[in-house]
Amino acid sequence: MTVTIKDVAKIAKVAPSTVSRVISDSPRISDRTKEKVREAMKELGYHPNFNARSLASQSTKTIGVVMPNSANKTFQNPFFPEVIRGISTKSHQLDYGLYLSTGQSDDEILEEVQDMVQGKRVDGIIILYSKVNDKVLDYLNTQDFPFTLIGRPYDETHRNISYVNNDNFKAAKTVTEYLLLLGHKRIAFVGGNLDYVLTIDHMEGYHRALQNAGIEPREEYVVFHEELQEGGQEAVIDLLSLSYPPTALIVADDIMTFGVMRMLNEMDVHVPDDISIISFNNVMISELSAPPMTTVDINIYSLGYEAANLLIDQILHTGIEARKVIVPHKMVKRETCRRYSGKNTGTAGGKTV
Amino acid sequence: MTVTIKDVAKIAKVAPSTVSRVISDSPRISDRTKEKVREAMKELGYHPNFNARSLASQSTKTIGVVMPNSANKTFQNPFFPEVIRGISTKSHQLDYGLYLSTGQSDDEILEEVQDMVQGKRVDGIIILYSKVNDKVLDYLNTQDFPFTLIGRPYDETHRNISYVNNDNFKAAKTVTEYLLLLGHKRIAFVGGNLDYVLTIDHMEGYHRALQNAGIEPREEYVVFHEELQEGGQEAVIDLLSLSYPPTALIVADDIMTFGVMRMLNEMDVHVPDDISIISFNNVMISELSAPPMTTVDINIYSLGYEAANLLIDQILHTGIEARKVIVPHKMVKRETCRRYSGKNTGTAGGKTV
DNA sequence: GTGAAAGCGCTAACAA
DNA sequence: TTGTTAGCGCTTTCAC
Repeated sequence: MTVTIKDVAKIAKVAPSTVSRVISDSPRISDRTKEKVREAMKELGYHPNFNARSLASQSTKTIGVVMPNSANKTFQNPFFPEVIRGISTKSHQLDYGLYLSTGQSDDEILEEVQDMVQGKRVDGIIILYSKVNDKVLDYLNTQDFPFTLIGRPYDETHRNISYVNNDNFKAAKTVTEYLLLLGHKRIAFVGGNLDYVLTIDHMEGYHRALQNAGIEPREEYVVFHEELQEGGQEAVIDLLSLSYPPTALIVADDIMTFGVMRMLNEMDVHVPDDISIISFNNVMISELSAPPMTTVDINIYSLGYEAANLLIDQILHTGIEARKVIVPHKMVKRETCRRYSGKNTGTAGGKTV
Repeated sequence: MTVTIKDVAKIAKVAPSTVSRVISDSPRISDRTKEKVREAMKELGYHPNFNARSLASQSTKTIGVVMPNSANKTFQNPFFPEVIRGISTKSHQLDYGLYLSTGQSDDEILEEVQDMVQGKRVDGIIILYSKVNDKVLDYLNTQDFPFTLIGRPYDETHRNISYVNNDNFKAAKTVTEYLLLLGHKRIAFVGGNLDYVLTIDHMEGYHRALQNAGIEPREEYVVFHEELQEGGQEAVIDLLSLSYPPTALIVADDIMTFGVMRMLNEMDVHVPDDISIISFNNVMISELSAPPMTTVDINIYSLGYEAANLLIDQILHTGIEARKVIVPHKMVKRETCRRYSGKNTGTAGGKTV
């Protein structure tokens, strides 16, 4: 039933090993035999068996992709299809397949990763998020197994980890400076989950810019929310309830910004007239908000592409030193930021018209 | 270096086969030996090798997930993470892993699928889209290999295909009827790619409702666009340029609706005052449009969950007859539809206040 | 340039 | 209840 290398060998009147060599296009086989063997393969409809190959060659030609736990709403962020598109492209070019984690909780994911590694199910792993005190990272770090992080390792004891990241600190700093230059003084920061290194970097960039401008950061202007949309909405409530509500918002994620704008709209606070907003990512739909949002394009696709690149490099040349890649970001000015008019003082919802 | 079954066997003083049986928790092994073997496994840090298992048992415990080609913008639809979440959940429950297609073009994908099947890389396949004249489907249909479609096979010569779908015809019909009842007569249909079976079903539902209401469908009111956001925007231009522009829009996809609303906004046409919109899917961000959109919740998660369910059933019981599952949909009324006021006649952009 | 044969690490049929 | 053994289908030394 299944056509094997032996069947092909028989038809082509060569040894199985020869067929194997033809499959890998070994240079030590004459063109004539190659021809003969290839014909036999076609005739029989031969297809190499993946598992047999992997077992014998100790290499699976597949990359494990670790998503954040799927219970989390984060999972539904259009960020992920886009990184995966980047990973896919590079992987496909080099004939690697993708194996996806399916865990719903962090523990499940850790278990899966252990299975991938120890069970030799994949040749390397890409982690699509970067958390503080991540068990998966800790585990991988003890394993001498190729992996790449999207984001950066938080803990510097994690030496020699290859990763792809944006300069999130700088991006947040620039964005804050931009708002400052627009005349805003009351700038709030709506961050994501504090477990993410990204959030920390954003916040530090924000703080630095304020410091440089001689503005004392106010604690009430910094809020963190786990969930994407709801988080955005709750943040707005918190912020608008302050006696000195902010005139500008830095939001960690475009999807969150949708939530923010939705809630602002409900409160009859106009963007950008009453409040300016700038956020991060520039996912596909970002340009479709009303008004279209100003955001930082972090080049999600490249993040994935480069990660695959780094990883495969590691797989191919074991013992290579860990490399880091910083993918450039770029502010995309659209219509949610405007110069501070000074009209909105003290109360939320004071329309500027 | 690698710990194998034999090492465990030696330590536990049993035969390798016994260890194998303990791994699969065979009932024919005494509890005492199991205990002994498990201890040895722990002591040595044993982990079963996946490829060896797969090769010997002719089963990989993994499901191939075929995405639409990643060059397409469709890929970025939050629909996909959500179906995958559904698939993940069920798969994980039954200890199946996920292998993802990475192709950028239809041909690449076909090739990948052939590799998955013939190379025995996966035990079954889930196709996440359903197109007219899909080569992947044709191929799979000749292979007697377990697979499940999300959507429905277009061609009825495709007998005995297991699939999970919504009643898209009915959904589109209901939605049209709803608008009709709201007093709209000039209802346009903004469909997706006509290659998708979904688009066809939507359109037929739309037509049927119009027919039943005794309204002659106008050709100009039916437009199709490939791309998600741009498509939505172009559709609006086409439609608003008509001498009798529609007063209501049925849009095939929430993301497209974002594009539609964006453009409408630019044209200063107000939703729902000037024009009503209803769309399909209810992805996470749908509630975050301004105004929040009325849409049909198609239960994306269940689509994935049930697909995995059907597929694994097929894998486990070969020769089982193909089953079909229709996942119920539900209209989610939000704020983009309103009773036709009669005020908007002839020209686009006539505001109703 | 090609063949023979040993294994990769596991499962499963057959014995015992 | 457990052990023996023959594969699963391929790669890869080692000969020639």
